[in-house]
Amino acid sequence: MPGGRVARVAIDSPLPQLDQLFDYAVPDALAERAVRGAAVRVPLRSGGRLARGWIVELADESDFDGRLSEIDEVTTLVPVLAPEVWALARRVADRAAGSASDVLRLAIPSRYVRAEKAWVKEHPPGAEPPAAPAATDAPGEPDALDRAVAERARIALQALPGVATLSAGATVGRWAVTLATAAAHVLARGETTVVAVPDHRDLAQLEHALRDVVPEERITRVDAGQTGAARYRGFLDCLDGTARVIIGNRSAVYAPATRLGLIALWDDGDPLFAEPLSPGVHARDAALVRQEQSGAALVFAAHARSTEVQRLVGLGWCRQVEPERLARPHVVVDEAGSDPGTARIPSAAWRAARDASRAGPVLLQVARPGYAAALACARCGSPATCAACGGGLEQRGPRAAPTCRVCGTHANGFRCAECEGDRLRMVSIGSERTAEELGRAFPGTRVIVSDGERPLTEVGPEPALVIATRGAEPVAAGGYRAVLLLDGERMLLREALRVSEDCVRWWADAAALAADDAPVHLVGVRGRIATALATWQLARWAEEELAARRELRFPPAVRVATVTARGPVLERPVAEVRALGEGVDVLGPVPVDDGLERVVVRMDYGRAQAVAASLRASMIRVATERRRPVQGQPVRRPPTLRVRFDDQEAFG
DNA sequence: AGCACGCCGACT
DNA sequence: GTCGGCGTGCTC
Repeated sequence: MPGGRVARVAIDSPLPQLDQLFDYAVPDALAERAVRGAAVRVPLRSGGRLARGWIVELADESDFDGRLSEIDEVTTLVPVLAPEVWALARRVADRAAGSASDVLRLAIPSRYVRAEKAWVKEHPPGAEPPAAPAATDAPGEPDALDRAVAERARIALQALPGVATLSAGATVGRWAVTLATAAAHVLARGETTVVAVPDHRDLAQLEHALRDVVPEERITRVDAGQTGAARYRGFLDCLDGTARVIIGNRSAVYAPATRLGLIALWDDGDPLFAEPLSPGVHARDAALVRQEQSGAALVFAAHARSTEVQRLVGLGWCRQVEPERLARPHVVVDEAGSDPGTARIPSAAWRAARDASRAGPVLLQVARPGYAAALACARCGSPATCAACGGGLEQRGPRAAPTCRVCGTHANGFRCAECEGDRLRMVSIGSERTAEELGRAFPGTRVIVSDGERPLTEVGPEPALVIATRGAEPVAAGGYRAVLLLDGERMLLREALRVSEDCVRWWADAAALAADDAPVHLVGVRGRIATALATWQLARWAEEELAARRELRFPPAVRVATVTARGPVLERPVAEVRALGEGVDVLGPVPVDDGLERVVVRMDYGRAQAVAASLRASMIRVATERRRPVQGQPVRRPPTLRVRFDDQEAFG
């Protein structure tokens, strides 16, 4: 009988009280297939009810006093939960006061039986693992980055701005070539690389760049952008080492890579790396844990340094690496004109755009999609509101009548509630309106719009005005001949802790799309933030930003956790967290919707483990203790305690 | 979550 | 005497 007779099973359930290993007896009939890592179905609390789970380990005996139930069924032909992925999920969940099985849901894609059967046929058990393949092209002499990766360092990489043209003719950001080359060097040592990028457009660039230096069959995508079967197949390829360069979105950091040599994140400041699903672990944090557990190298590559990575640099936890060839975009800081109606684009920028648009594509970055998302009284400037419901008015197209954003009522015959003025002015100009304006000003030049809803990945080298909302800028063949960063002032107005950090990232990423020597105009923004971009001192800027947050005890200078529940339920968990003493403080509670209240717990990093453990214990207690009926209401709603660590929205 | 167990009020 | 109400507690 191979292995032991007891299987320790992690149950697939979000309930905190079930987030532990349960022992089951392995019946003789399943002994061969009940291997460590297999997915199983097991009875949970008396017959009939079956839960999904994974065998985490096999043992000869159990510590459990009662009688063990038997595993009902083994549902996979191959072990899908690698031991190191389990260790990662456990640790990452503990750090966030969450369930390991919630993390495993990101790590293990849903099963496709046909894909699995086909895969097993091609990879019979016991077969030799695939030999380390050679790189397509010699990856070239190792540079500073490759040497640091070979030393298994943790690296904050200042990416080289600009674009590169690949052998197949495609244009990608230079960052993609840098990371692809690093992966090729890791591959040449017979090791695996995992690269996580924010979105599918970045993924396309990276995949293109990789194909120049790595055999195609070694590149494996693990993102959700493909069919479920293809995704599952890619996942299986990771498990047995067929995959050597694994690329994907934020979940790729959980891919079951064998012989992991490098884990890399491109542009870690992008909010898409923040996992919305519970327990909401940021891919950067998961990557850090994985680095620690695996001993692989870790690279955070970006143009704009995030405050989180800068904190790690400050601690000496990450080493800074700069490109051997130093380059920076030519950023010009333009004052916006004084007349807000006509001088949205100041004359210097206007001239630059006009001249450049004769030679090739020009990028104009704007804050918003659509036409005019907000209107104001032309006389007194107060926001225009709907006479019927008081909602804000918008204009959806050049000829469209103003309508209410809330109720859709057409606001014919507008009359200002403040001053009785009857004329409207656009205050929030979107990409469509900008396109219209510029189309008139540059007759005969093609105008292309790329926004969040319909983002373009690439535009050609032909003259064109490319109007893109921030974050949706296409890559231009050969690079943009000029880049105009409009609406900066408006972007900075947003009320959030990370606005300026986000703005610097949006601007830097757009500026990095310019051709070498092409001008980048930052319009209407002055002060330190403009200087930081113009001098491309983005790490120093992050350091200053971090220092300001340290002063205020804001993240990432400290860790934060939001705790949400009905007021009375909140009391004891908060008291217990407060009792942890020094280095932990609690803000609030403040009422949020639905009769719930929320506190923000702030803690020094050294206390985070204790806080997470305390909050986790509270979650279990609240979930299992007797549910008290709500006073006056017969409704029996289970009391809940929601805990979220490192919530990006904790400080607005 | 779900479901069994258990300890008090009206039924054949 | 028991049937079943829902409050309580556990899940290998």
